[in-house]
Amino acid sequence: MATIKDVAKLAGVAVSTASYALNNSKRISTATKERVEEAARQLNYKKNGIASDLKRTKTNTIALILSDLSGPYYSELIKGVQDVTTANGFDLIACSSIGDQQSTAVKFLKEKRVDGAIILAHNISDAITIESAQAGFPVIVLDRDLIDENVYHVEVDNTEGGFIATECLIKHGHENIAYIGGPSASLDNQKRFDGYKQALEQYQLPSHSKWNSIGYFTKEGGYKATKLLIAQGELPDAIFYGNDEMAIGGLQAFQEKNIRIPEDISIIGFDDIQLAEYVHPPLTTIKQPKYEVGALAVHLIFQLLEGKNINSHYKLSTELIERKSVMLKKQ
Amino acid sequence: MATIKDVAKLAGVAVSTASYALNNSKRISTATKERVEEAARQLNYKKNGIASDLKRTKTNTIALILSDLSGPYYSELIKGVQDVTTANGFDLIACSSIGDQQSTAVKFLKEKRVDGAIILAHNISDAITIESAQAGFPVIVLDRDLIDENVYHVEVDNTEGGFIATECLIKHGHENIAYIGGPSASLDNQKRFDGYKQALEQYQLPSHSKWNSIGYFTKEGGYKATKLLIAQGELPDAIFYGNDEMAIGGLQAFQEKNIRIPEDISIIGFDDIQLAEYVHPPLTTIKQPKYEVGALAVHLIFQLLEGKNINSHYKLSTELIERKSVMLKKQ
DNA sequence: CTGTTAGCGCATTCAT
DNA sequence: ATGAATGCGCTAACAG
Repeated sequence: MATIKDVAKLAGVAVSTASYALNNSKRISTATKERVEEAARQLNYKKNGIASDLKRTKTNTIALILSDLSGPYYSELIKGVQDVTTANGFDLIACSSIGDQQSTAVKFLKEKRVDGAIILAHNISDAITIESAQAGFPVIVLDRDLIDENVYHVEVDNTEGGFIATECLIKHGHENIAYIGGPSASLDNQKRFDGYKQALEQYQLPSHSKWNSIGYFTKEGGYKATKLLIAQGELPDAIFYGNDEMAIGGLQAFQEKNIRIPEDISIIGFDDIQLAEYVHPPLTTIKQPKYEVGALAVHLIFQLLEGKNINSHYKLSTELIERKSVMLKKQ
Repeated sequence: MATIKDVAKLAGVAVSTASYALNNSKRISTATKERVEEAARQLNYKKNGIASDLKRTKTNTIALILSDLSGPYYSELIKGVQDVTTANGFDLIACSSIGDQQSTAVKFLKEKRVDGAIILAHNISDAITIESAQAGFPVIVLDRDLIDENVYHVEVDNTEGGFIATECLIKHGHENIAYIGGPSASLDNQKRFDGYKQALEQYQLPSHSKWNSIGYFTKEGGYKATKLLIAQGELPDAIFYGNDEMAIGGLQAFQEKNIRIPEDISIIGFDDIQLAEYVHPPLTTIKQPKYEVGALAVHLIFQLLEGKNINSHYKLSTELIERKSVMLKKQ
């Protein structure tokens, strides 16, 4: 493979001249520039970006670290990240944290292969995150609270979301409201549950632990938890599911028992995933400003790269999306 | 940021010794090895992966080039790619081709920042693909026919899929079968259409151009094309949609006119996207072996990297997924 | 406008 | 077992 040296030789100029010519420096005459370009073409010269990066000690790319490239994709979030990154003339690569310590993600985090990183991957440990973040290598986390000098945090207000969801149910006349949540270890889940409890308290409604269950943030998780609830005999007026996937699993469980949503019981989800609009009935849910989260995260990276001082913590609001899975309680 | 030099100095050894120690070479005594590691820890030393790659002229990572990171994700395909890549001890990064010539994808393709690439991005031109592919830099394309010495091609048999889809409709007694397809420029679309025509011909059914329309491979595209078809007055017995998204758009158009699927008209899609199972009625469709496509693509890259000779073209089969959108024609 | 030169940070060959 | 020296391919400061 041809290097810039070969190009320079063929064009009959010095390496530096070739470099300048190829990088469109205007200190080079049009004539030699063309000669160099012709030589490059003849040799099918491609610059080695790695060497270039090494020399400039700057990669012009930022990494988005996902727990699994094959998603469930936070496609809106990625769009936000992508838009702002390219608007700033930077490149974006996505890498997976599958494999934990051995993962591509860790390699990119630790080895200065990018200029900054956004982490949305629960399996990247706090220790690695802190270890990697340094002045000059900004790291934004989207999925955890993490206090460290060089780690910044953008989050959605899950507590508020949980509150709004529960309040929506309450305002539709429901009093016995269950919460079917995700893993207790999940911070998101804890906060949504907090919001739920706050709403019950504020509206002076009772909180029965028999109506609080936990499971996995998946369709199956929601399905099983709902089955269990049904088996209990007594049904609540309404259910707030920890996320949409669980709610969709719940939908299926109810359908199997011929319990109608929302006529017999109202349900609300959380996330506003694409599917939510398509299930029957269309799912009322809480929408997270995912695009904004992504866009803000990258924006912060650039602020940091420019040496600006910024806050270490940002919290964005949620929004109620009313569809058809919640209705007024019949008297 | 500390470099290996700093580590060596602090440990009181030569740079080379530090390098060996850090890379677990067994030529280093346990004592000095520990001393070096301790120094590295103290300085929070992280190796510069870029320098390392440059020195070794090898990156150990391959790139998956997608037209848009924010999907619609070929999640099964990515899973195949990811599994095989990590099984071989390589890293995988995904990058987007948004921005065409200026995109991250082109940068990674051309600048030897990875050891091989898989392209699934219609907006990467053939010219760039050919220009980038070289002996020693394997490129696999998944979305086009492209004949070049160093470009390899794995594809799904779209013609067969189109045939199977149409045949399924025919076997359910339908005779007037429409094809609502994607852009005529799309190779996938052309081949599915070919399969459709072959099936009609083989079963000696008439092909009316009034029942062949083209649109975009999107929900809106399917919606509009279906509206048009309905507006025409006369309805076919069944419709083969160029992809699932279009079929789902069509579903909506029919619903608005109170035309029942499959009682009044049968429809079949192509792709078996996640949504297909959830719409009403669940969509009968053609499933592509996406995981296998991804896995095979990476496998080929490693074969090539090892200097093996392989075929330049691979074609995988499709499969009919019967759900509820096709039923026997009433007499 | 063009050439000479010195690294970027690391892995590795060759001595010792 | 360890160290000195070289160069991967490129950019940029400096000199001319």
